[in-house]
Amino acid sequence: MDALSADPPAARILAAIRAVPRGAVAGYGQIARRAGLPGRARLVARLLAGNEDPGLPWHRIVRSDGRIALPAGSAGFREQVRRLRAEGVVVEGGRVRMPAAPADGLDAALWGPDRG
DNA sequence: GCGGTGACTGACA
DNA sequence: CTGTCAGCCACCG
Repeated sequence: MDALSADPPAARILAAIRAVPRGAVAGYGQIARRAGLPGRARLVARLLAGNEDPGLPWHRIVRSDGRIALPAGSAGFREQVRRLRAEGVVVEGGRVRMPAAPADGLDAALWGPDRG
């Protein structure tokens, strides 16, 4: 079968990342789980680190605590913050506002496209 | 085969 | 709140 026809972990992870809606964010571990690869958060990070697809919403992927994974102050960090804010995501102190206190109405909002 | 490293995570002090 | 530790997986010399 074609390499892409099979179910390579990378393909699933990339698909999961692309599944994150605009204005939302997801964690590495969450993406990994969504891809059917629990515990492979580092694999997700590795893929993003080597990704070259401009269409991949890599900026929507943050750490489990909402913090930006990239080194604060780095070009990637700034770019991610910029993109997130452009989508309406509140970023402060290098971290995304936790959905623990979601604005009323915005059903659980962001953080979990898997709300089902 | 082994130790070090990294866009990680959860638990604990 | 911050910091440390162990677990984790893939890659590299």
